[in-house]
Amino acid sequence: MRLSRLFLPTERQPPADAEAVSHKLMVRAGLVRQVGAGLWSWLPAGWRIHQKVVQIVREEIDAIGGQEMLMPVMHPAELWKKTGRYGFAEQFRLQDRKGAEHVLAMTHEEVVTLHVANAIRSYRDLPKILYHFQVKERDEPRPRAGVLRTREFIMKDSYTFDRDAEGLQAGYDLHADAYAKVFDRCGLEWYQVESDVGMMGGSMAHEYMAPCPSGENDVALAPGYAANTEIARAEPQPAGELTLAAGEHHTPGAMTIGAVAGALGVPESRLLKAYPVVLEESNQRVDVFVRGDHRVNEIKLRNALRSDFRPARDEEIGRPPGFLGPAVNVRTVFDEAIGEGTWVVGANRPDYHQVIELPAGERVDVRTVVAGDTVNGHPIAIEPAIEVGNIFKLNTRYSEPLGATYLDENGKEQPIYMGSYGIGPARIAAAAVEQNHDEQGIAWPKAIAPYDVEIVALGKPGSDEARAAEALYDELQAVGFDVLLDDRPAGAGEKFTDAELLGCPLRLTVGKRSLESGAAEAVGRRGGADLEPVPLDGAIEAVRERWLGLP
RNA sequence: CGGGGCGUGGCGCAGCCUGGUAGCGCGCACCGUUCGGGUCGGUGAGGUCCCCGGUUCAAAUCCGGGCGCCCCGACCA
Repeated sequence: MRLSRLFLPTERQPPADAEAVSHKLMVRAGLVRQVGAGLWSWLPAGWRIHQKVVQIVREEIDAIGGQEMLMPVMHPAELWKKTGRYGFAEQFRLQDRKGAEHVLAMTHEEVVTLHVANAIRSYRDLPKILYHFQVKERDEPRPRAGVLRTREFIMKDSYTFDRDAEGLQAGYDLHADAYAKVFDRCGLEWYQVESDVGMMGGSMAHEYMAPCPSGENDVALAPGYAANTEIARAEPQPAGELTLAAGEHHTPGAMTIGAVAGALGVPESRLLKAYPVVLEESNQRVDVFVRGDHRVNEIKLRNALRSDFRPARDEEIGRPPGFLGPAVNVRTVFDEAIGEGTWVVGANRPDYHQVIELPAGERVDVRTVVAGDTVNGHPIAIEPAIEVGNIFKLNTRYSEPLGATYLDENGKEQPIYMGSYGIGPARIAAAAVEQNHDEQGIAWPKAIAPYDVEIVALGKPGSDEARAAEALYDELQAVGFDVLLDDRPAGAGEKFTDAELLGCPLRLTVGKRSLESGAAEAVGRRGGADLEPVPLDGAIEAVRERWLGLP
């Protein structure tokens, strides 16, 4: 492709409102443009990147026996009502001209299961792996950071269909292997973490995380351990010493942990913090206690309580907020970090706290881990990361409501076991930018770069050096390299600057010097190291060799 | 949903407080110049000042309402 013809609107300055590096650079480099909140167009060079990622994913899912298909974005609402997934705030809903209700797909479990339910009859038809690349629509409360979190995006979602839990495990493992290959091939730094199953339902889930500063997830890491902090478990650091006398203590106006700790001169880790909630279904009141230096983890709490919940309102609590302690008439839950011993807690009357002796007893793990907690004796670190993929065991969560069954050898009807597996190519692209850039711009991993080689042609159009650049361009394209030729009538500085912004892995410069020496200068974008020059006579072999050496 | 901010040629911004013919840099077009790190000079095109309403002789500017976008948090299939 000739840069003089390419629709590549580069900018010197990043968008005023951009924060994330990938957002700034992908816009500046002319790869993507915003249409509305969380709505993005991929411009030609950006789309090439997206397509390269898609092709890598396609090859690896095909390799485990996946069969590519395509399902619609707009679905009858009825289908989603059957699985109980109708009415989420993030779900776009609309009516057609006849007034029939439809939803825009957030994912495709319902539709793919519909087809399987209609077509699969026998255990002989299983297992199956079906997948597609399709637009997903999610009315996110807060799209952010360019293409990192959008309301409309393309996802590769595959689905496995098996006769039992062992078959599902096999499909799950196949996907885990394929995913490892995909992320490695894309040049990402990544790791697999345990994750919450969330509203997808099912029994097991892992996420694939690419660490980067703009990531929205916090991941807890220790040697041999990696988990989303949504579910991470770790040993707490020990609570501080408590020397305060037993009984009640006057703590006027001390409504916060910091204030109580200050007023009584005790460490925050010896205080207990109350978190009063009401369960959604049963309307039961529950007081949850965690250590003063810890935070309640709402996902872990929901899983522990086996119920959704909401914060209790003041009138439902019935006691002075800020001075809550355990009460006999309210169900009480203590976090695991609250061991047997003495603790400072609210006295259930205004302006007083009390020292209580807590016996051993039932504890549940409902706190968010913090850096310095330990796993198998190793302190954990917490770092931000972006989720680029996930794998879920769905079991029969969708097959049962949609009647996806098969007949076994005994002619008995059985529910199909399902798994669901997603990858976001746009996030892979953005994560690659987050992980591979410098002051000058992007430095693409070579597998997903928009072009393999950018030739910077110096000198006036029509000059000897420009003609030499054209010849090199033709030669390299003929043997299959994706080549971008900067043939614009622009200055050298501008061309180099744009080349570094776009970030193609190999840059060849053809100018007067090249004609004198008979070789084009070669620079690898990552690391910025000068490579051995490429002789104009016999360039193909030399470029192939340089290419193999690039990261 | 809570908090904060922004909306003025393609991009980045000033002007608004104190109302009076809409500006700057970059980019763009043309001419010349230069040609290995965003050359230099000249000429020029391009704007419903987010929208609606109000105040006023007069509104980018003041007042009211609305919309859009961004950031932090909450949320996140």
